[in-house]
Amino acid sequence: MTEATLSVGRVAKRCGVKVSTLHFYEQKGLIKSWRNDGNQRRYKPEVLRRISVIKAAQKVGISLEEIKLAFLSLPDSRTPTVEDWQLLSTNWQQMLDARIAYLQKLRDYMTGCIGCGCLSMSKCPLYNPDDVLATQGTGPVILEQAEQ
Amino acid sequence: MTEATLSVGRVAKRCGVKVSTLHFYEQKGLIKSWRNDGNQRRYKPEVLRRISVIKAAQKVGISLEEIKLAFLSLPDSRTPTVEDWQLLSTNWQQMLDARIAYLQKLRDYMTGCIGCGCLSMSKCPLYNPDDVLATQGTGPVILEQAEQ
DNA sequence: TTAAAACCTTAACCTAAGTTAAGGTAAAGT
DNA sequence: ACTTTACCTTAACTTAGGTTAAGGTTTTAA
Repeated sequence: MTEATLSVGRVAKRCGVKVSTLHFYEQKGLIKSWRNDGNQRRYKPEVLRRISVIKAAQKVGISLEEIKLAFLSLPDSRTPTVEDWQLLSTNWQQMLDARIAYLQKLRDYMTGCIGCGCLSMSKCPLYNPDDVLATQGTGPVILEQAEQ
Repeated sequence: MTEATLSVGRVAKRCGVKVSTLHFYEQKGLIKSWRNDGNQRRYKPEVLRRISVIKAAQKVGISLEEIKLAFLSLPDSRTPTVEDWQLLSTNWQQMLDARIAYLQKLRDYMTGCIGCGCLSMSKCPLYNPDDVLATQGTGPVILEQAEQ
């Protein structure tokens, strides 16, 4: 194997993930490989960054589906540049900003609402089920109708 | 049925959840009921607040397991007071503060690390798989993003 | 050259947080 | 009285993000 191709085990070790995870990501369309004569997967070193980005994004709560979508913005024909990656992460940063702001809002309501007993379903984002709940539920990101 | 007892359908409607969810919560030990002569569930009105609190906590990314644990601090023999509930939510507030701070840290690393290519597994919290906080419970907290 | 290590595929399994369906009983409204 | 609605239980199914196992092939190292 030349310097420029990596086996699945090598990629797994370098990224700190299991081989099965790489199979899984490939099946989900998040990474790509080609096969050698013996039908074994081979990867470009570029895959290492993809996997690192996947792991980083997951850490901040971005789903594989969202990550896959974001990866669509990466060039197909050439290795992504620093600028390509930076654009991608900038978008996520903005999402994160919104998420953080939302969490802060909920935190501020937390003690007040749980303690006071108002249970104001209509006004309080903590109790209002229409104020998008933490749907681990189905489908892609449901954007919230922010009240106020 | 007197004023002081609620059927499962009534509770479901007032809380905006499905009957099956209430069965599920009971099975998980998050709420309690007794049975009438016909083997149907009956609830104290107190259950309404429990369910609201469950929903509020879930919204900020707290798992049912953690909620159940927190509920252990509530008195068994009497209806929880405002103070009981406030203590509980104060603990969660502190957890939320930590979570928010962590997310902010990750956000600050986001553009820099994804863009720069350092991929420093040892130093960067974005890339360090051993950096635990994010994976409390099962997987990252997925919160919906606030629009606008 | 031969044994071990790495790889392949398919399928089943796992957790969380429920939902849906099936088949039967109780309560409520007319 | 009768019909509809609400309720009961058990079991299977759902999604996300993988993991584990089984059985077979390829690479690599001694």
